[in-house]
Amino acid sequence: MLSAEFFERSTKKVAQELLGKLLIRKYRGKELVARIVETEAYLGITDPGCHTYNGRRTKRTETMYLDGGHIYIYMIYGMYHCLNFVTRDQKSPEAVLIRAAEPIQGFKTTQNLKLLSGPGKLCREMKIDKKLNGLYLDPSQLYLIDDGFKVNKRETLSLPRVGIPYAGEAQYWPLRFAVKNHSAVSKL
DNA sequence: AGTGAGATGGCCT
DNA sequence: GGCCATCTCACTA
Repeated sequence: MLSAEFFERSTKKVAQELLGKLLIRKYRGKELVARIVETEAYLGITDPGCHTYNGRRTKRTETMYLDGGHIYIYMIYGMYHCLNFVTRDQKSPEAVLIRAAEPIQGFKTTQNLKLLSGPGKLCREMKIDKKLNGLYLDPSQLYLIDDGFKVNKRETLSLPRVGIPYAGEAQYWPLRFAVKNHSAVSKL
């Protein structure tokens, strides 16, 4: 299971290295397993696209000020949730958004590669909501493992982040990472 | 295939 | 009150 050392590093590196890792959700005695194929890095107080830009600290963002390895979940557009993992330490409120994954096991179908393509769908299908916000990675709830699957660096794309026009120039920073040619990855 | 609007509620100023 | 780290459906063509 991935733990503290993995997350207490540079957020960009964590975002890149989360590609290919298995995300495991335990829910009502079942196990949902998916392989991460798209992530985004949010770089804290100096990143105009980040919830903690300028050190903003509110009830919602409080989770990002926890140590690396905590789960940060917020609601968006009144009906979707987004799953993030906190990185670095309490002084650096940064996180990685999980945007898409490939269904591996436990879903009604693993044929539909688009089932988990997008942060909102991923949370909906994996039964992830705000009840998990602020928890540390937990094998009885939600956690990550490295099963040895490798994503070659040449097989990863760096792209601008999605849906943050208010961030100005920062919306173009190449902090979105995706597995090349994977059909769960939406737009280029 | 591509565009546009609506859903819907918590969060922030 | 206005804005969202989104998605789906209905429309055009």
